[in-house]
Amino acid sequence: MDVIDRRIVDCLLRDGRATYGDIGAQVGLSAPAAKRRVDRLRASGAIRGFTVVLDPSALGWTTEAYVEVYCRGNVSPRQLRESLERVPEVLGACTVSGAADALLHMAARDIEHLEQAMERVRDHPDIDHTESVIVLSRLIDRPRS
Amino acid sequence: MDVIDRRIVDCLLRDGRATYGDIGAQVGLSAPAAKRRVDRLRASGAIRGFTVVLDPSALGWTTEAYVEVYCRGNVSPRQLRESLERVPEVLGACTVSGAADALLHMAARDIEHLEQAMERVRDHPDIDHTESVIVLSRLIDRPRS
DNA sequence: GTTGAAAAGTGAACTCG
DNA sequence: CGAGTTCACTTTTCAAC
Repeated sequence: MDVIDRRIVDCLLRDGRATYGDIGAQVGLSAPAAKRRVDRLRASGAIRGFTVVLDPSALGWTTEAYVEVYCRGNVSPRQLRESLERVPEVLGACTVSGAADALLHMAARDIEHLEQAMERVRDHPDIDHTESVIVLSRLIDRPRS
Repeated sequence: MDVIDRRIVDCLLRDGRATYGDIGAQVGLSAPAAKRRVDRLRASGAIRGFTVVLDPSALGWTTEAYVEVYCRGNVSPRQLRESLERVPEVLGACTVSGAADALLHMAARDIEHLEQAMERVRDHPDIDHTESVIVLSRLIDRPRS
Protein backbone atom coordinates (compact mmCIF):
# COMPACT_ATOMS: atom_id res chain seq x y z
CA MET A 1 0.00 0.00 0.00
CA ASP A 2 1.98 2.96 -1.29
CA VAL A 3 1.28 6.59 -2.19
CA ILE A 4 -0.43 5.71 -5.47
CA ASP A 5 -2.72 3.21 -3.75
CA ARG A 6 -3.70 5.94 -1.30
CA ARG A 7 -4.59 8.29 -4.14
CA ILE A 8 -6.56 5.57 -5.87
CA VAL A 9 -8.49 5.00 -2.65
CA ASP A 10 -9.12 8.76 -2.42
CA CYS A 11 -10.61 8.71 -5.93
CA LEU A 12 -12.85 5.79 -5.02
CA LEU A 13 -13.94 7.43 -1.77
CA ARG A 14 -15.10 10.43 -3.81
CA ASP A 15 -16.68 8.31 -6.54
CA GLY A 16 -17.00 4.59 -6.02
CA ARG A 17 -18.13 4.10 -9.61
CA ALA A 18 -15.24 5.97 -11.22
CA THR A 19 -13.95 4.17 -14.31
CA TYR A 20 -10.46 2.72 -14.27
CA GLY A 21 -9.60 5.20 -17.01
CA ASP A 22 -10.56 8.13 -14.80
CA ILE A 23 -8.75 6.70 -11.79
CA GLY A 24 -5.66 6.11 -13.89
CA ALA A 25 -5.75 9.65 -15.27
CA GLN A 26 -5.87 11.08 -11.75
CA VAL A 27 -2.91 9.09 -10.50
CA GLY A 28 -0.88 8.95 -13.70
CA LEU A 29 -1.52 5.34 -14.69
CA SER A 30 -3.14 3.54 -17.60
CA ALA A 31 -6.59 2.06 -17.08
CA PRO A 32 -5.39 -1.55 -16.85
CA ALA A 33 -2.66 -0.59 -14.39
CA ALA A 34 -5.24 1.19 -12.23
CA LYS A 35 -7.52 -1.83 -12.40
CA ARG A 36 -4.71 -4.17 -11.36
CA ARG A 37 -4.06 -1.98 -8.30
CA VAL A 38 -7.74 -1.92 -7.35
CA ASP A 39 -7.95 -5.69 -7.79
CA ARG A 40 -4.91 -6.12 -5.58
CA LEU A 41 -6.40 -3.86 -2.90
CA ARG A 42 -9.58 -5.94 -2.96
CA ALA A 43 -7.67 -9.20 -2.74
CA SER A 44 -5.56 -7.94 0.16
CA GLY A 45 -8.70 -6.91 2.05
CA ALA A 46 -7.84 -3.22 2.21
CA ILE A 47 -10.88 -2.60 0.00
CA ARG A 48 -13.88 -4.51 1.35
CA GLY A 49 -16.25 -3.54 -1.42
CA PHE A 50 -18.27 -0.73 -2.86
CA THR A 51 -21.54 0.77 -1.80
CA VAL A 52 -24.02 3.53 -2.41
CA VAL A 53 -24.20 6.59 -0.16
CA LEU A 54 -27.82 7.36 0.62
CA ASP A 55 -29.47 10.43 1.98
CA PRO A 56 -30.62 8.98 5.33
CA SER A 57 -33.73 11.12 5.36
CA ALA A 58 -34.63 10.19 1.79
CA LEU A 59 -35.63 6.71 2.77
CA GLY A 60 -37.17 6.60 6.09
CA TRP A 61 -34.60 6.04 8.81
CA THR A 62 -34.54 9.57 10.16
CA THR A 63 -34.29 8.74 13.84
CA GLU A 64 -30.83 8.03 15.18
CA ALA A 65 -29.52 7.29 18.64
CA TYR A 66 -26.32 6.41 20.42
CA VAL A 67 -26.81 3.78 23.11
CA GLU A 68 -24.42 2.92 25.91
CA VAL A 69 -24.69 -0.72 26.90
CA TYR A 70 -23.91 -1.91 30.41
CA CYS A 71 -23.47 -5.65 30.85
CA ARG A 72 -23.72 -8.02 33.81
CA GLY A 73 -20.39 -9.66 34.62
CA ASN A 74 -17.90 -10.34 31.87
CA VAL A 75 -19.28 -10.74 28.37
CA SER A 76 -16.96 -11.58 25.51
CA PRO A 77 -16.96 -9.09 22.64
CA ARG A 78 -17.66 -12.01 20.31
CA GLN A 79 -20.88 -12.98 22.13
CA LEU A 80 -21.98 -9.38 22.18
CA ARG A 81 -21.36 -8.96 18.46
CA GLU A 82 -23.27 -12.11 17.60
CA SER A 83 -26.37 -11.02 19.45
CA LEU A 84 -26.26 -7.41 18.28
CA GLU A 85 -25.86 -8.49 14.65
CA ARG A 86 -29.38 -9.87 14.80
CA VAL A 87 -30.78 -6.37 15.22
CA PRO A 88 -30.60 -4.62 11.84
CA GLU A 89 -31.24 -1.22 13.41
CA VAL A 90 -27.79 -1.41 14.99
CA LEU A 91 -25.61 0.29 12.38
CA GLY A 92 -22.45 0.24 14.42
CA ALA A 93 -21.23 -1.19 17.68
CA CYS A 94 -17.95 -1.11 19.57
CA THR A 95 -16.56 -1.87 22.96
CA VAL A 96 -15.34 1.24 24.71
CA SER A 97 -13.29 2.53 27.59
CA GLY A 98 -15.11 4.03 30.56
CA ALA A 99 -18.08 2.86 32.54
CA ALA A 100 -20.11 1.43 29.66
CA ASP A 101 -19.16 -1.86 28.02
CA ALA A 102 -20.26 -0.98 24.51
CA LEU A 103 -21.57 1.91 22.47
CA LEU A 104 -24.15 1.36 19.74
CA HIS A 105 -25.13 3.55 16.84
CA MET A 106 -28.76 2.86 15.97
CA ALA A 107 -31.16 4.13 13.33
CA ALA A 108 -34.89 3.67 12.89
CA ARG A 109 -37.86 5.13 11.08
CA ASP A 110 -39.15 6.95 14.12
CA ILE A 111 -39.06 6.94 17.91
CA GLU A 112 -41.50 4.06 18.14
CA HIS A 113 -39.45 1.90 15.79
CA LEU A 114 -36.30 2.86 17.71
CA GLU A 115 -37.89 1.83 20.99
CA GLN A 116 -38.82 -1.57 19.56
CA ALA A 117 -35.28 -2.08 18.30
CA MET A 118 -33.83 -1.13 21.68
CA GLU A 119 -36.10 -3.66 23.35
CA ARG A 120 -34.64 -6.30 21.06
CA VAL A 121 -31.14 -5.19 22.04
CA ARG A 122 -32.01 -5.42 25.74
CA ASP A 123 -33.40 -8.92 25.24
CA HIS A 124 -29.85 -10.22 25.41
CA PRO A 125 -29.46 -11.89 28.85
CA ASP A 126 -26.04 -10.36 29.54
CA ILE A 127 -27.19 -6.81 29.06
CA ASP A 128 -28.02 -5.14 32.36
CA HIS A 129 -29.25 -1.78 31.15
CA THR A 130 -28.73 0.88 28.49
CA GLU A 131 -28.43 4.65 28.42
CA SER A 132 -29.36 6.36 25.23
CA VAL A 133 -28.88 9.70 23.63
CA ILE A 134 -31.15 10.77 20.79
CA VAL A 135 -29.66 12.53 17.79
CA LEU A 136 -31.33 15.90 17.20
CA SER A 137 -29.60 16.91 13.98
CA ARG A 138 -26.69 15.50 12.05
CA LEU A 139 -23.98 18.10 11.45
CA ILE A 140 -21.32 16.06 9.66
CA ASP A 141 -21.46 12.67 7.97
CA ARG A 142 -18.20 11.80 6.27
CA PRO A 143 -18.12 8.34 4.70
CA ARG A 144 -14.57 7.81 6.01
CA SER A 145 -11.13 9.16 5.11
CA MET B 1 -39.47 5.89 -4.45
CA ASP B 2 -41.37 2.62 -4.80
CA VAL B 3 -40.67 -1.04 -4.05
CA ILE B 4 -38.45 -1.49 -7.09
CA ASP B 5 -36.35 1.54 -6.15
CA ARG B 6 -35.87 0.05 -2.71
CA ARG B 7 -34.64 -3.21 -4.18
CA ILE B 8 -32.30 -1.35 -6.52
CA VAL B 9 -30.89 0.49 -3.51
CA ASP B 10 -30.45 -2.86 -1.73
CA CYS B 11 -28.43 -4.15 -4.69
CA LEU B 12 -26.26 -1.05 -4.66
CA LEU B 13 -25.74 -1.26 -0.90
CA ARG B 14 -24.40 -4.78 -1.38
CA ASP B 15 -22.32 -3.87 -4.44
CA GLY B 16 -21.97 -0.23 -5.41
CA ARG B 17 -20.30 -1.18 -8.68
CA ALA B 18 -22.98 -3.64 -9.83
CA THR B 19 -23.68 -3.27 -13.53
CA TYR B 20 -27.06 -1.99 -14.66
CA GLY B 21 -27.60 -5.36 -16.28
CA ASP B 22 -27.11 -7.16 -12.96
CA ILE B 23 -29.29 -4.69 -11.10
CA GLY B 24 -31.99 -5.04 -13.70
CA ALA B 25 -31.82 -8.83 -13.56
CA GLN B 26 -32.29 -8.77 -9.79
CA VAL B 27 -35.32 -6.52 -9.89
CA GLY B 28 -36.85 -7.71 -13.16
CA LEU B 29 -35.95 -4.81 -15.44
CA SER B 30 -33.81 -4.23 -18.49
CA ALA B 31 -30.45 -2.51 -18.09
CA PRO B 32 -31.58 0.87 -19.49
CA ALA B 33 -34.65 0.86 -17.26
CA ALA B 34 -32.47 0.14 -14.22
CA LYS B 35 -30.09 2.93 -15.21
CA ARG B 36 -32.91 5.40 -15.59
CA ARG B 37 -34.14 4.58 -12.09
CA VAL B 38 -30.66 4.98 -10.61
CA ASP B 39 -30.24 8.29 -12.47
CA ARG B 40 -33.57 9.44 -11.11
CA LEU B 41 -32.60 8.48 -7.55
CA ARG B 42 -29.36 10.45 -7.92
CA ALA B 43 -31.18 13.48 -9.32
CA SER B 44 -33.73 13.40 -6.52
CA GLY B 45 -30.98 13.30 -3.90
CA ALA B 46 -31.97 9.94 -2.45
CA ILE B 47 -28.65 8.58 -3.74
CA ARG B 48 -25.85 10.95 -2.81
CA GLY B 49 -23.12 9.04 -4.56
CA PHE B 50 -20.99 5.92 -4.47
CA THR B 51 -17.99 5.08 -2.39
CA VAL B 52 -15.53 2.39 -1.50
CA VAL B 53 -15.78 0.47 1.77
CA LEU B 54 -12.35 0.21 3.34
CA ASP B 55 -10.97 -2.00 6.03
CA PRO B 56 -10.34 0.71 8.65
CA SER B 57 -7.29 -1.07 9.98
CA ALA B 58 -5.83 -1.54 6.51
CA LEU B 59 -4.99 2.08 6.12
CA GLY B 60 -3.87 3.63 9.27
CA TRP B 61 -6.76 5.19 11.13
CA THR B 62 -7.12 2.48 13.74
CA THR B 63 -7.84 4.71 16.72
CA GLU B 64 -11.43 5.78 17.14
CA ALA B 65 -13.21 7.80 19.80
CA TYR B 66 -16.62 9.22 20.59
CA VAL B 67 -16.44 12.70 22.06
CA GLU B 68 -19.18 14.52 23.91
CA VAL B 69 -18.97 18.28 23.40
CA TYR B 70 -20.23 20.74 25.99
CA CYS B 71 -20.59 24.34 24.86
CA ARG B 72 -20.72 27.69 26.63
CA GLY B 73 -24.07 29.43 26.25
CA ASN B 74 -26.10 28.87 23.12
CA VAL B 75 -24.24 27.89 20.00
CA SER B 76 -26.06 27.46 16.71
CA PRO B 77 -25.72 24.04 15.10
CA ARG B 78 -24.59 25.83 11.93
CA GLN B 79 -21.64 27.52 13.67
CA LEU B 80 -20.66 24.28 15.31
CA ARG B 81 -20.74 22.42 12.02
CA GLU B 82 -18.63 25.01 10.26
CA SER B 83 -15.86 24.82 12.81
CA LEU B 84 -15.92 21.04 13.16
CA GLU B 85 -15.77 20.58 9.40
CA ARG B 86 -12.26 22.03 9.47
CA VAL B 87 -11.04 19.02 11.47
CA PRO B 88 -10.78 16.07 9.07
CA GLU B 89 -10.47 13.59 11.93
CA VAL B 90 -14.12 14.29 12.77
CA LEU B 91 -15.94 11.62 10.77
CA GLY B 92 -19.36 12.38 12.15
CA ALA B 93 -21.02 14.96 14.34
CA CYS B 94 -24.52 15.52 15.59
CA THR B 95 -26.39 17.52 18.17
CA VAL B 96 -27.95 15.32 20.82
CA SER B 97 -30.44 15.22 23.63
CA GLY B 98 -29.12 15.06 27.16
CA ALA B 99 -26.43 17.02 28.97
CA ALA B 100 -23.96 17.26 26.10
CA ASP B 101 -24.56 19.59 23.16
CA ALA B 102 -22.97 17.43 20.51
CA LEU B 103 -21.46 14.02 19.98
CA LEU B 104 -18.49 13.52 17.67
CA HIS B 105 -17.16 10.39 16.04
CA MET B 106 -13.43 10.79 15.50
CA ALA B 107 -10.71 8.64 13.98
CA ALA B 108 -6.96 8.99 13.93
CA ARG B 109 -3.78 7.04 13.30
CA ASP B 110 -2.99 6.62 16.99
CA ILE B 111 -3.66 8.13 20.40
CA GLU B 112 -1.18 10.93 19.83
CA HIS B 113 -2.82 11.91 16.54
CA LEU B 114 -6.24 11.71 18.20
CA GLU B 115 -5.10 14.00 21.01
CA GLN B 116 -3.88 16.58 18.49
CA ALA B 117 -7.17 16.44 16.62
CA MET B 118 -9.13 16.87 19.85
CA GLU B 119 -7.06 19.92 20.69
CA ARG B 120 -8.08 21.39 17.36
CA VAL B 121 -11.73 20.66 18.18
CA ARG B 122 -11.40 22.35 21.56
CA ASP B 123 -9.85 25.41 19.91
CA HIS B 124 -13.35 26.54 19.04
CA PRO B 125 -14.20 29.44 21.42
CA ASP B 126 -17.73 28.21 22.16
CA ILE B 127 -16.62 24.79 23.31
CA ASP B 128 -16.34 24.60 27.08
CA HIS B 129 -15.05 21.09 27.53
CA THR B 130 -15.23 17.58 26.07
CA GLU B 131 -15.62 14.07 27.45
CA SER B 132 -14.30 11.27 25.36
CA VAL B 133 -14.65 7.55 25.18
CA ILE B 134 -12.01 5.52 23.36
CA VAL B 135 -13.11 2.66 21.11
CA LEU B 136 -11.48 -0.60 22.16
CA SER B 137 -12.74 -2.87 19.40
CA ARG B 138 -15.28 -2.43 16.65
CA LEU B 139 -17.96 -5.14 16.74
CA ILE B 140 -20.26 -4.05 13.92
CA ASP B 141 -19.77 -1.63 11.06
CA ARG B 142 -22.72 -1.61 8.70
CA PRO B 143 -22.50 0.92 5.87
CA ARG B 144 -26.18 1.77 6.36
CA SER B 145 -29.45 0.03 5.60
C1' DG C 1 1.97 0.12 -20.85
C1' DT C 2 -0.31 -1.40 -25.06
C1' DT C 3 -3.66 -3.93 -27.74
C1' DG C 4 -8.10 -5.90 -29.01
C1' DA C 5 -12.11 -8.73 -28.19
C1' DA C 6 -16.06 -9.00 -25.12
C1' DA C 7 -19.02 -6.56 -21.92
C1' DA C 8 -21.27 -2.59 -20.10
C1' DG C 9 -23.04 2.09 -20.59
C1' DT C 10 -26.05 5.14 -22.88
C1' DG C 11 -29.14 7.73 -26.02
C1' DA C 12 -32.91 7.27 -29.50
C1' DA C 13 -36.83 5.37 -31.40
C1' DC C 14 -40.63 2.55 -30.27
C1' DT C 15 -44.51 0.21 -27.47
C1' DC C 16 -47.77 -0.45 -23.96
C1' DG C 17 -51.09 0.75 -20.23
C1' DC D 1 -47.36 10.92 -20.83
C1' DG D 2 -44.72 7.97 -17.71
C1' DA D 3 -42.21 3.76 -17.64
C1' DG D 4 -40.40 -0.39 -20.10
C1' DT D 5 -38.12 -2.46 -24.13
C1' DT D 6 -35.12 -3.20 -28.02
C1' DC D 7 -31.51 -1.62 -30.88
C1' DA D 8 -27.50 0.76 -32.41
C1' DC D 9 -23.31 2.94 -31.05
C1' DT D 10 -19.71 4.41 -27.68
C1' DT D 11 -17.00 3.54 -23.76
C1' DT D 12 -15.08 0.54 -20.49
C1' DT D 13 -13.39 -3.69 -18.88
C1' DC D 14 -10.00 -7.07 -18.75
C1' DA D 15 -6.91 -10.78 -20.23
C1' DA D 16 -2.91 -11.57 -23.20
C1' DC D 17 1.15 -9.74 -24.70
